[in-house]
Amino acid sequence: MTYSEENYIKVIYHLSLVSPKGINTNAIAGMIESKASSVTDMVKKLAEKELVDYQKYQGVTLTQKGLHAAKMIVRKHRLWEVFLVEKLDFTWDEVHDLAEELEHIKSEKLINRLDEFLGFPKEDPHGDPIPDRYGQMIKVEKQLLSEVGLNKKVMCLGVKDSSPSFLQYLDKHQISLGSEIEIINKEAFDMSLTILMNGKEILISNKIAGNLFVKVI
Amino acid sequence: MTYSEENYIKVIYHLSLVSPKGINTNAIAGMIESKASSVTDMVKKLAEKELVDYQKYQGVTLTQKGLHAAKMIVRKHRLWEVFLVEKLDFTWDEVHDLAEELEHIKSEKLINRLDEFLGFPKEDPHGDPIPDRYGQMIKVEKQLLSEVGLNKKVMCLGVKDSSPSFLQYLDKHQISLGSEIEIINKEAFDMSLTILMNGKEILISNKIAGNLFVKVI
DNA sequence: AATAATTTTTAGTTTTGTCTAAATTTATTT
DNA sequence: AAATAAATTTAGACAAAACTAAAAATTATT
Repeated sequence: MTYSEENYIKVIYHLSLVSPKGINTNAIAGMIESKASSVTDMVKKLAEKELVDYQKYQGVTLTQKGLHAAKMIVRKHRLWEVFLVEKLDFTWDEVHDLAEELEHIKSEKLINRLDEFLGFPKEDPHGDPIPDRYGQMIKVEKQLLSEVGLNKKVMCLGVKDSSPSFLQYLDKHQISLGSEIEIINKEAFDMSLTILMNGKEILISNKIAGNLFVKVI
Repeated sequence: MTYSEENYIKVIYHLSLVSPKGINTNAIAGMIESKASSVTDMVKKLAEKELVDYQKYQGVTLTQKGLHAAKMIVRKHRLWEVFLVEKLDFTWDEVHDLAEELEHIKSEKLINRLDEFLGFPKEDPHGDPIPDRYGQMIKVEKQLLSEVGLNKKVMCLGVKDSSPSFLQYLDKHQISLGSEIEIINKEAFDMSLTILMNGKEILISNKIAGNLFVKVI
């Protein structure tokens, strides 16, 4: 698989998680930052390699082979992210672009050794699950903070939007994976929340709460 | 710089160390495993980017800019090799091809953090010097074991040929960087050596001795 | 010094992945 | 159901990096 093919497979995989139907050309083009015509070309090639099923005008779905390939790329991406954060002291907003490059390094042995070196982590720094060498991963029942009821205690599990500005916002307010939060007020007007964290009350907007995955504890 | 441009710059650098004159097209083609015509094309592009000086039919030399770029690639290559051997338990004959890929990851910050994480190593697993972030490296006065006189005690510093088969030979005979060796006989007929290492006598051929860098201690 | 051999360059193709613009199919609206 | 809008595909072109084959320049040999 070429660098470019890997990127397409990965994008199709991520889109599949959100909508399990055939993934349409424009959605892929949007994610890859290319044009629909380029996507059509590439999708044909991937179909010939039996990585995707493709019917003209009907979008694509990953084959078993394509799904496994995608998971292995995601595995590499997330393990490298753990390495960068845990061993090289990068912050969680810095690692995505670097991992985009590192995920294309071709060596199963390397990635399995890295996995072992990191102690077989189950999640990356953003709280997303890391597939094991067979593609299996742990699925945590998580919900968005904005959907949790009043007076519930929750633990922070991950982020939905992992843009640097959002991650930096979280860092500034000392919200990280594992943080325990209690919802003590919901403002009906704008759905902003007052939360209690480490004994301190913080006001957060509905937009923030809608990007933070938590589980009730 | 593209992946391919980086490979050319690196090869020109390595050839420059052996012959400090203009590097000829065929020599580059041999190292890159491409054809002379391809080299001419690429060399023109590198000259436009002012990474090399190039006169038709006269070969190329690196500019200051090109030299620095080359050293940064070598720096990355060798630091990744140290990482693979020290942290991920690869053997020294396995790491070259992986490092060939990793050396193209584009991030100064990453490589400087890796350098720090590894404790600012001065040499890679084959005994070759690692340039620092400014391109400076330590030059050790080393000679080939085949050139050392009788009854001298030497320390193993590195290898000339780092092909897997040679490195595996060394592993099998437990010769590694830092090994102390005494030359106790030289056979005039075939120039084979009898050496003393860890109290044991081993017979090694002239070819092996001609690939092993040592310093007299 | 002329010829032969070698090296290097040029010219023209190929492959991969992209693009624009036009054509076609599917979806939506009136 | 016809017309319009949107999405998708096709056709043709381009840039990067490689190739083959032929031409040109350099080096070696007689």
